[in-house]
Amino acid sequence: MAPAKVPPTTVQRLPVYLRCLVQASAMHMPVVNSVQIAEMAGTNAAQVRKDLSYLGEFGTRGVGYDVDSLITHLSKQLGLTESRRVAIIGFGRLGSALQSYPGFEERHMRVVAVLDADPAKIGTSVGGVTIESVEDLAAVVTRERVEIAILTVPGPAAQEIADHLVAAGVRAIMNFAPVRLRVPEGVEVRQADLAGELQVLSFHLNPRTAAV
Amino acid sequence: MAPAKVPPTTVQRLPVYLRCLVQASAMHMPVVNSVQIAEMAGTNAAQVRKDLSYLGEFGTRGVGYDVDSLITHLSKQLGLTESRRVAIIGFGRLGSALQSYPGFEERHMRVVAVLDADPAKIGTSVGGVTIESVEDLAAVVTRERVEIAILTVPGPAAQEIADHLVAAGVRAIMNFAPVRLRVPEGVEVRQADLAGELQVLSFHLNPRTAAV
DNA sequence: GTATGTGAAACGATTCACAGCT
DNA sequence: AGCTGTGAATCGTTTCACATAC
Repeated sequence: MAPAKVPPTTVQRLPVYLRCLVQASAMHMPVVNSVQIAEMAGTNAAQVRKDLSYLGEFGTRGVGYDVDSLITHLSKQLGLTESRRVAIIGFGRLGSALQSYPGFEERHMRVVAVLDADPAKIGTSVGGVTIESVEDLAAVVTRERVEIAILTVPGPAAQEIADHLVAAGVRAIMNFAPVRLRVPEGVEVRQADLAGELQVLSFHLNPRTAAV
Repeated sequence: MAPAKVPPTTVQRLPVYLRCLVQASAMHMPVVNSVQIAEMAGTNAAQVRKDLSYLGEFGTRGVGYDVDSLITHLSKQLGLTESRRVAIIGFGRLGSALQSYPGFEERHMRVVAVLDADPAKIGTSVGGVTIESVEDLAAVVTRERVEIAILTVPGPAAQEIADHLVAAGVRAIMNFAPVRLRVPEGVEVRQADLAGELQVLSFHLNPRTAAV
């Protein structure tokens, strides 16, 4: 069986595999092997087999993996059998862009609530959702059964809102503010530091003074 | 000396250290030690010392690190002594949000060009930059001396544009399209898969069927 | 014959613990 | 006395290579 612990590096690749398999399914490929998945996902076949083996034995030796059944298994493992309920906190430009980002709904992330601190925005309706006040955060989280929060607020406000989110029972936060959030055990944070990513690229542009 | 190769994991943490040091400088702390940096950055002191030691010997034993001089060294290593010239390809909601994202300019990333395929957008001016046609990509890259490209175009278009970027001499790409880009050796790609990040969070929400 | 699943080997990253410097 | 810089030990990840199953 499979319910052991899955290495973090493997977990990060699972969404990529899922995306590739959905693509394969759309191309009417009934079965794929580890070489094909690796090709699509940008890794190697051994990696794919190891990763999938952490979840169970889903392949057929001599054949490969049944695309649809592997999609089902991966979706189950990722907790995506039904769409996850997401709240966006901070409806500035980034928050607004994310709310209307089609890639979320496609990949089973449903934005069920949008919150902001600006009284001018509160009450207005955007894409079927009414912007509510961050002051009502706890009530909104409960009412909408929010599972994942996306934080797109200014840096200084991020920690306080994170605290409120945790108190309201949210256990998964994606943080776009360039601030390291302190959260208790059991709460998962993904840090999206866009400027930081660009700075990593910048490092690679620098001529490494390597030569002798 | 320092010009050896820096591990990728270390490179990813350098922007975080830089941000923390800038913060420390703003708080008028002349010197910090590895424990304080670790505290701010969300790691441990040994990690900080190892990471910094890959770049050289910047600390003073018994004292710590001089904040301003370490900022200078890190900025140099990251190639941020002057702002990097960035182009945004794809002026949809995400591209537009990124163009006006204040965190970029603050961290030495200057958006010098915006390109799109939509004739209705081309020629309009946004935040001091005129939107140009993707057809003129090579010319724009040359004229504006673009060093880093941010791709916020629909998935199917991403690879083709990446090819053009590489042909035009761009060697660093941040890709928001959920597609693995194929680029030649020497070109660096950072994949920003926002939906994928949320799916990783979703995995952790799932009750791991661990118990016996 | 073919492709998976997996121990074992190789590699890389993190943590430890202390010598060396101020 | 205090904190850095770094070898050595530990831990985790990736790759290899093959027994196993179809």
